[in-house]
Amino acid sequence: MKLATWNVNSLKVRLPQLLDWFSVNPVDVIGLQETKLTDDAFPSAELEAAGWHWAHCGQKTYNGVAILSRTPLRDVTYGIPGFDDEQKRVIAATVDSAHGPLRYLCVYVVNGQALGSDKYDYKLRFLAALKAYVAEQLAQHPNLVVGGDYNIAPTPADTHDPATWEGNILCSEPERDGFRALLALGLKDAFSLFEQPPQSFTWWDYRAAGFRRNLGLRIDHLLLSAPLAAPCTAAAADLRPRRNERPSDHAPFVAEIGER
DNA sequence: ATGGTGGGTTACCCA
Repeated sequence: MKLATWNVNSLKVRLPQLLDWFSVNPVDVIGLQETKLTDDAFPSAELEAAGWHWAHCGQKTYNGVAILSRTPLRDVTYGIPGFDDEQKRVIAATVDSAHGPLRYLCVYVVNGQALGSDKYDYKLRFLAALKAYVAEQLAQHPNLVVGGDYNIAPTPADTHDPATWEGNILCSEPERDGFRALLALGLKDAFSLFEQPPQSFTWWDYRAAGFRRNLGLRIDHLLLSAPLAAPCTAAAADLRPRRNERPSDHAPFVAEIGER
């Protein structure tokens, strides 16, 4: 079973690339971020024709998250319960898997713009609310994956140039504390389960030929509960879609979970 | 050299 996450930066633009990618990397469940579509504009017909079940928490222009699954989704939850937020950044659903019911919590964490900004304050409040939500979900769902664009590079090694990034947005200690707080609940960063090549990233700025020069950050993550981390056999970004014409600025990240 | 590109929309936007 393959679990994935991908910030598509407009599902309208990226739908053909998404469908193409599924043919070369057949994932079973994927969380999408930045669909930038209202629910009525979601490409349900195209996805259903390709065999996907789906749930979408849409918003015009900004944000928007979705979960696609080869098997039906149930118990869909929109947003973080109890966290009042007009921005559509969280969706969760349960699917059946070889390991039993699997809960996928898809998140598009706030970018935060700059330390000290209102958006940064919102980011830290969002992370605190997410931690409480994940703790509650973990208690209910042994097989939990929290996947998405976290807009956090967890360590200096997750940046192409620590001298540029350390202490700045996406790399500040309060943000990293928020990320580590999720791990402290009992989740494992799938990436960290394996020896990984240096300079492994998931996002590259469109500007300054960032991808060609591998000037990236590792900010997209799949966090796995222990019952999913134990049978996990591989985890890596798939850089192929980042080489497309008109690519997303993010690559998909994929974890393979062994069947039992 | 503190820029640039690329989504979105037509907003001193958001990444």
